[in-house]
Amino acid sequence: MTIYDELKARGLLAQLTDEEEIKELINNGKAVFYIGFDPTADSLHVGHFMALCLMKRLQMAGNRPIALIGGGTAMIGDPSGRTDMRSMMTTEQIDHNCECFKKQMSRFIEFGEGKAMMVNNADWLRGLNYIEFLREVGAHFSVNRMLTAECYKQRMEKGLSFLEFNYMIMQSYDFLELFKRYGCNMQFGGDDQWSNMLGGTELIRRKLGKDAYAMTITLLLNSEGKKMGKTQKGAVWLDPEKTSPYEFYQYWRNVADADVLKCLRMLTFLPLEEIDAMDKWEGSQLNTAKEILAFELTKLVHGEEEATKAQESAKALFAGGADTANIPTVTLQESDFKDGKIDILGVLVSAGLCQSRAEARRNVEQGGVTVNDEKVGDIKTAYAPDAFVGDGLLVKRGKKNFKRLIM
RNA sequence: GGAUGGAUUCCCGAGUGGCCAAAGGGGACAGACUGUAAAUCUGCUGCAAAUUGCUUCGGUGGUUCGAAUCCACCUCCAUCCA
Repeated sequence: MTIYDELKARGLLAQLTDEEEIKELINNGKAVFYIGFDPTADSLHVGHFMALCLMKRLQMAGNRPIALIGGGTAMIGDPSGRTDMRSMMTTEQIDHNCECFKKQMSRFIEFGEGKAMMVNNADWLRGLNYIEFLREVGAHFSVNRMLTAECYKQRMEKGLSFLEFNYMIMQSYDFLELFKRYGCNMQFGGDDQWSNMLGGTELIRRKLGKDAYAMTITLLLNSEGKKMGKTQKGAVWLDPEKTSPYEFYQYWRNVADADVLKCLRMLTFLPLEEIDAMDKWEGSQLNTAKEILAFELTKLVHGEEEATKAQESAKALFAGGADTANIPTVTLQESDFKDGKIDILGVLVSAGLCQSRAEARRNVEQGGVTVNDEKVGDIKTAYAPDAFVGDGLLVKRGKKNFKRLIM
């Protein structure tokens, strides 16, 4: 199976500028492609992960990847898919985020001589001269056309600043620059990047009279049409400090039935035949598929050891028995106790299971709190320090939130 | 620069002097049902304490016994005009 067919079968391909040409290039390892990552936070998230996987797949097929970190474009802020303006980041913040990105990426992609390359567009964007740039590049863009681009449409209603309006031009310039410097002939990205990417191929044609190509990957949407990898607390991060391996595992363990197969195809490296076999599974059998999905992804992101741990904890908590040693644990401090005691509300807050005592109270009153498998119904329940020695207390809020508390 | 309309709790959105911690909806959270799924139903949704107190309606100041609500100035946003 060619790499092109595989990508297609996995449902990763969204839009392509020239299907035949792209097929030819990537199947024969002739593509030098780039994917851009704007350092808008200090960790990569699931959306980036997909792009990195694509990078890896293409690299395995002999193509040369360039990971472009957007230290320059992040100064502008991509308006695509947003209804409001991003808050502006300081240069220090951006540079810090760039460093974080670099570290995380190196875990997935092999960089180095003859392998993948990592570049930062701050190198050429931050030093640009405005007048010169307008004449060299700006002259090739039609405002009329830009305004019809999908990425600006929803912003036309809510408002779009000139700063953000320029984002497309910056990204187009990146492509041109990479084409000139490294012979980069292709750009990949999320489907929301399509118009930005087209800007680049057109700019290259107009400036150099050469052809370059663009291809987008399907955005990972759930069956409700929302972007996956987001929780109410924010993104699902790849940094274990921001999203623990256990939380990461649980996120995928809990995807909706309708989304499991899609996720397996798009995100894992499992052979397609194996995934197709799961396609026939139904009902509660799908739970097995979810387990596989969660394990595979956790393994890719956090390594096999962490994945096993997360899985064991989950099994212990939901199915009972098994090893409970890997449950996320919180150590209480002396200061958590008042008069030698801590009440159940304090326990929930200290454990990070509830944000406030009021919320904790609600959860207790509604029968959602369990300590060592026994329901706690009285908000006045209190514990002395010696309750937390040894194995401590296993505190559960709702069905899926657990913490072990020790002293 | 001018005219007009706006800014309310996580989001949308009602509220035009006390009865306002603020209607309604969405989301989130908890419970029931389940398969750690979906759908449905119920509860709940500022913070702390037992009837209470405290902080909140873009910002600052003012009027008033009392302000989300009235006045002044400011900031930001949208629409139209230049």
